[in-house]
Amino acid sequence: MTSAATTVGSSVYLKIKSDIITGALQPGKKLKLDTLKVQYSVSVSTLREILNRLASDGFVEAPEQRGFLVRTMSNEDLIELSNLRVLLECAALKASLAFGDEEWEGNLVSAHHKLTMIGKKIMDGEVVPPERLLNYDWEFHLALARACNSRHMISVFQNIYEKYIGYQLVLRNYRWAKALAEQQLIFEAALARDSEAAVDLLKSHLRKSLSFSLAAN
Amino acid sequence: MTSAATTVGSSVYLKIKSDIITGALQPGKKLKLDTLKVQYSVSVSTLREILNRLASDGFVEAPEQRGFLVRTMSNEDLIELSNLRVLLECAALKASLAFGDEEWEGNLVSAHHKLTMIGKKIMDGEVVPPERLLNYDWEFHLALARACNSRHMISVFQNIYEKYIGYQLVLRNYRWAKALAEQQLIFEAALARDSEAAVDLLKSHLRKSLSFSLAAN
DNA sequence: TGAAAATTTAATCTCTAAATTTTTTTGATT
DNA sequence: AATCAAAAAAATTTAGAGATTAAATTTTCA
Repeated sequence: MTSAATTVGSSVYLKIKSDIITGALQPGKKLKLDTLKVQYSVSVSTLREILNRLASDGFVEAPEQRGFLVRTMSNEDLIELSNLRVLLECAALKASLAFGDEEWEGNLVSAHHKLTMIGKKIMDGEVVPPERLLNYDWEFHLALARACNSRHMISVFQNIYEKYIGYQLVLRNYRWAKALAEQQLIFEAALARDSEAAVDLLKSHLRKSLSFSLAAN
Repeated sequence: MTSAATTVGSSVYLKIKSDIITGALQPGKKLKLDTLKVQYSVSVSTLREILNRLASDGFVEAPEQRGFLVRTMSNEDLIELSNLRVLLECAALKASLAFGDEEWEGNLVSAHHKLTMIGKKIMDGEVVPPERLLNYDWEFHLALARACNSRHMISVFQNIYEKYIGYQLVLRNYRWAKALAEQQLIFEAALARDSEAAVDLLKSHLRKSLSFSLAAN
């Protein structure tokens, strides 16, 4: 989901963020500096820099003078994030379909292929680490949006996606099979440059995903 | 634009952010720790926490191993931010018009009144601190969007607004008179709950504002 | 002279340690 | 049970030093 890091701060930042997204650090959990500095092998100073970044990103809450805790998520939050995702991702997809060149198509085909392959493995009963599938899911959705010609858009979209998906991951079973079938249709419509159909399918995909999450609650 | 802060970190965070938005700290400027710690009377550790937050917010760049510098803005960035603003603010306004109650209307009327009053003062030649007008401008746009029932939406919108407006502020003369007239029309359409008209007027207002900024460059 | 390598300088990154506040807990008292 | 004060725990903030990295300068070599 993200690139390699060179400094201690960056790598631990990625690790903690990932632990929050995957649920290894549970929502609402107090992030005690003395505990975390041992767990992640960093000093308090560096840890505080990291937690401040995560607070700005929205993955951590930082009530004044009371340290840090993992962000909690209500159903209301989930609905809001889903709506934002629809708004942003559909706009980005529309722009992508208008601007995308061969480079974009090639990347999309690649991302779709990887997603499909790992999907088949899962349906064949093979054991796959969930963050792997998650990563391919992100790559596919990013590939769709990528050619929108707006780094700011992508950046906001990624932040919303990560917050949204973190919630879903906590849930036991995701509806992989149906989701993959829907993504297949989106993929085909995108390659056919059928903007209206692609956007409608994406919207429907996201709404179904939200309904499922809310129901499984 | 933001509430009071109790810790050293928070207050200096707000101060530096404000200095970036208003241009007191110029785009591209190197943010040397030793210099800043004197200027803002904080230690290096606290300063680094602040700069890390601002980096996540997108107001500061933080290339690995090379410290911090004030974010630069190209025309491309300005266009992207404006497009995002149109997308977010129009969606929020539409929702606001659907959900907004008396509370919302009251707040909107108040914000509009303050904006109008300060606008008249400016046109009468009175000297007004620019951040004051800026603040009222923000309050008005926030008031429009407020009833969208999505804190995440408001939060993203505010971040984009602040980045966008920071660029504009650097420009000498803003087109206050015309902008105020446009905002008056938006206000009237909003109170009349004419969603289509309000959104169209807002969109047009934002696009004109962008054109002006690009031209004055 | 010009390019490449080595050296020096400057700055960031990271950690430790300690002071200062603030929050939370504990325990006594009403 | 509620209130209040003292004690403990935790967060905030500062200071400074060692390790690492980037940039600037000098030296070497073609």
